Amino acid sequence: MNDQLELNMDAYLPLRDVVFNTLREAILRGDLVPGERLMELQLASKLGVSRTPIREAIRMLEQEGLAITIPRKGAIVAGMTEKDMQDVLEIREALEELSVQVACDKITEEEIAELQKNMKNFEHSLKSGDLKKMAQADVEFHDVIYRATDNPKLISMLNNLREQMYRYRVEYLKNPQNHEQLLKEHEAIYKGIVEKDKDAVTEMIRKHISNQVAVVKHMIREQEK
Amino acid sequence: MNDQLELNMDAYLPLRDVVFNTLREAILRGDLVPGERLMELQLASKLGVSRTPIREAIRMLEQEGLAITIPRKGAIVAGMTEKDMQDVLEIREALEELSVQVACDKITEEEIAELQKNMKNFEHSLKSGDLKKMAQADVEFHDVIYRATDNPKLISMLNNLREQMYRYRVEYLKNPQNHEQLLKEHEAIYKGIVEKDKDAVTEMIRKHISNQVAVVKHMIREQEK
DNA sequence: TAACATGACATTGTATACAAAATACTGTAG
DNA sequence: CTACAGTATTTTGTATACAATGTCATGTTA
Repeated sequence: MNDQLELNMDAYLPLRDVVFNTLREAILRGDLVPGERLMELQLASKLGVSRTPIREAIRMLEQEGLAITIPRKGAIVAGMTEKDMQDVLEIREALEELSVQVACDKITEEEIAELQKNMKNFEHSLKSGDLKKMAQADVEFHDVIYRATDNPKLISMLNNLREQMYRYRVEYLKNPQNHEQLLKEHEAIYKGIVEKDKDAVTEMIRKHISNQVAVVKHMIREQEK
Repeated sequence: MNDQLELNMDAYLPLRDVVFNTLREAILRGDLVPGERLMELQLASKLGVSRTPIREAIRMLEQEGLAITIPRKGAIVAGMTEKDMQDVLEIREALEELSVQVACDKITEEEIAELQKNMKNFEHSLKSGDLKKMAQADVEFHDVIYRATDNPKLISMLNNLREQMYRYRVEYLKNPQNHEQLLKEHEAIYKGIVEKDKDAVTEMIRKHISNQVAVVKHMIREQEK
């Protein structure tokens, strides 16, 4: 645990929420690695709070699938097997397809403009070589599509599914060979949405997702060793 | 709160889990109605435990979407607006379609036999007139399909989505006019899966879900008054 | 009467204390 | 050396205590 865990206290939030966000981000960033134990007392002293908010945060992480607790033994950071990843991607594909289809119907002019802006922004970020920036720009591109669905439940599920593989996904961007392909796909998705061509855009998003599968799978296979 | 809340202590489970299950079922059964406050001290004394497990259970309910908590004000049972229901059904349709498609590929002979058995069982339950039995039999029919996907994450998401509308869904069964239609749909889904005809079965499940929409919407509209 | 202070009470937030279980350690018997 | 019993330690589970906040009723003033 090399963690630089530290609480962001600026908000007037219950500690459980602050702890939850802190641990959540630490897990997604990889500061807390799969299998690592989440010990209440340890976390409590490290974060300078009591066990109570820690425990409540763990319950929340548990429901999000980021932690697994075994009664009377404690919680560990959830890891993903290759099978888990396959399962998640299967679901994600279905929901991403749904989201672009709904987006075709509901997207507004402003959102289309934003989508274009974020697409360009992603293109720039690729040139910058800054991985965090790329990942962020990619997220923002897809976020516009999510938001266009006007379905908060769907949005939160897609965000959750995306987060589940966030740890691995960054790797995908590390390889510049993927960049051109990625950009083309974004452009095709954008074009499809503008033209409201559901079939085309569905097909594109399907490719877009499944292109990531092989890479992520490979990484997990490595990790499982 | 007319509740007959009572803990089922037989299992060697942490109290938080027992409380969670108890509250969850009470909400799904409608013993705890949308908007009703979940007060820690009150629940604690009613269930004969301390506030700690209650609080942790509430955190879990929150993540499941069954409760909403406002910091420093407390938690209430989540209700569903018509829009919420539309949103859930939109997602559910996509995932139900996915599940039958995957099931077509992966279902085993044993599961097909079970599916048939549960279909028959559902038919019998309709004749019995026992609503609980019908709902249960219906759930069991669809469960076989879910399980056949061999995707635990998908299964739990579908179960969650189904639960979200469980309160309203029973109403659908109350009207005998719907029974014949329902049975036909089950038969068609069964047939489609046996024949591994993805297109047909996708279309059927789509109808099966959307047939429920109008009724549920109507109920919610009533409730919102 | 309406708006607002004030104080009692209720409820949530957080920390701590104690109990119960799991784990690690130690030493002994075979 | 291994297997195992027994004990100490760690860790989780649960209850409780106290603090902070929110709510509601009462009464006062304009």
